Amino acid sequence: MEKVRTEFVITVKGKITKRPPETYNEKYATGQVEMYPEHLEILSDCKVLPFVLEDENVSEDVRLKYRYLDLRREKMLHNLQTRHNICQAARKYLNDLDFLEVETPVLIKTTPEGARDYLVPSRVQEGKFYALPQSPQIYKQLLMVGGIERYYQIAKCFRDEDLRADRQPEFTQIDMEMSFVEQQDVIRVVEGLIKETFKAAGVEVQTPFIQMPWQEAMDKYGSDKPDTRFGLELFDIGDIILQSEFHIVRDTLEKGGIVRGIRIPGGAKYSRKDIDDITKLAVSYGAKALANIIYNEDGTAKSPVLKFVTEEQAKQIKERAQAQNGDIIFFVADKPKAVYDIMGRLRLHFGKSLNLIDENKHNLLWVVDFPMFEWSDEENRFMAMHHPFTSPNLNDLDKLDSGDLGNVKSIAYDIVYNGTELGGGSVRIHSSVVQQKIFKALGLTEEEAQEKFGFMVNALQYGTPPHAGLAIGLDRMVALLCHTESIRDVIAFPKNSGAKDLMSDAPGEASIKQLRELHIKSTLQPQHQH
RNA sequence: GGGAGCGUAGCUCAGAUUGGUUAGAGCGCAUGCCUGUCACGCAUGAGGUCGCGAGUUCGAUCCUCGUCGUUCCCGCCA
Repeated sequence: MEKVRTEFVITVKGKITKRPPETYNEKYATGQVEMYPEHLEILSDCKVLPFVLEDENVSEDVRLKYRYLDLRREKMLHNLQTRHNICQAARKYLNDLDFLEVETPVLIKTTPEGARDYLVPSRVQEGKFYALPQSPQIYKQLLMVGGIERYYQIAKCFRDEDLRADRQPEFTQIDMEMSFVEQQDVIRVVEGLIKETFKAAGVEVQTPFIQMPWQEAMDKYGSDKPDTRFGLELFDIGDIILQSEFHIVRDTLEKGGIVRGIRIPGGAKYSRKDIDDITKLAVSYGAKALANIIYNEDGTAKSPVLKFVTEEQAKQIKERAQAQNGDIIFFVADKPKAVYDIMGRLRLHFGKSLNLIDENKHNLLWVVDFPMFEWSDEENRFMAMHHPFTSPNLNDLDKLDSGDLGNVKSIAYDIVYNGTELGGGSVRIHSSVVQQKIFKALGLTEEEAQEKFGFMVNALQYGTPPHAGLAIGLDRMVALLCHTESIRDVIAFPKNSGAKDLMSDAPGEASIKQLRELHIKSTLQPQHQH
């Protein structure tokens, strides 16, 4: 008996008896009984643990190295249990709606567009490579062509990009697709799915959810995943500035820029240093400058900007901002994308730092009417905002033909939960002609499109039902519902931020023999090779 | 690719005003005592390349540079 230590695995036989009432321990379910052991057997002993399991405050690299011990903690078990409950609820809900769970391949062909692919060298096909899927996108659409009608899969996806607390190189999506449906059909089904999965995690939500056009989300919140748990909505003062002598901002506006402001209640009390710090923050978000107007308690306005705007215009701005005496407003003028980004982040900063976020809220909303394309300065071309198989809004087909790509809307929709994108989807292109147009708009020649996506375009020519779908980021959803910042806390064996598995030490070296079989030769300098 | 933080005992951390001779605490661990205790208590004890390398200095856990590890963020993530 005295040999038994922490985390030993034992069997004990004996009589269980009621304890004297004064010795009850209410902390444990078994606190009113005890056993007098008659026979004890040690099935496994246990070395001294590298950390105390009850210690909440162990650094993550230690936890990850001994993940099998970390998983013994109550919280980790709870997280995995919640994940299981959510998956089971999703399966039940979708099964009941006659969705078919189908597995799609993990060794597929590399595709341009999107994230960097994980590559797998082929031994049999010399010099060729598979890619791991970034999502089952193409295959689920081919299932629709194949007449499956309703598909889902809890699918592993792989993207070889840098990691974050909410991004792992391999992650899981609840992926689904339906034939003969439109956007509102998918939205209705997914709202039910969200309701059921949230319920499985103990959160009740009301359907339907608000549907907010992308433009409204950007205008009010500076984000395509607005956190509506707090106000501080942005406002437009472009028309007022245009009447003023504020030439720098007017020039920006006349070149297609925009100006947006945010009102901070009670901000008139900010010191010069406070405002400097906020300005620095805005600059770190990419702002060239951050203007402010203080509305004093006595009703006067104070701002360097007053050199350029009249008293009347300052008053108009105050009205537009719905500012009270004692408030401060900040505003930024730049290209739309920059302004949205800066102001959106600033809004989140204030929401957090001013404690405006009610953590008990569960705000779910749809963002709809996304732009189809997004200009990439880096690639010097338009890129698909969602993905290349997203259907453009049929009213915008003429813009597609005339090359007015910046104004083409797509039939895409994102589901947003408390300022986090939970998932997204779209109505897909079911016409090979439209699909070709999109490839062309994305800068792919007909030959390239044929080489990369030929099988897809071909398939679309054989009687493709209209179809639409969506995928939910399972890890992110579970993490939010488990109230944890990092999706690593809801994945049994995650990678660290360097994409390494600290437990197994993957990725590891490959032997010369393995490389030779795969027809692979490293480009690393010899001293870096194994 | 870039920025920021951290790295001291098995774990979590402290370590001065400007660098000084013997680097501490709690938990854990070991041994003993106690035994209605149950996150027991008491006593004693073991446990340190202060991440690594170089530099500055009479002297570096402390300062400088580099490097490695780790976390967060930006870029990137259709």
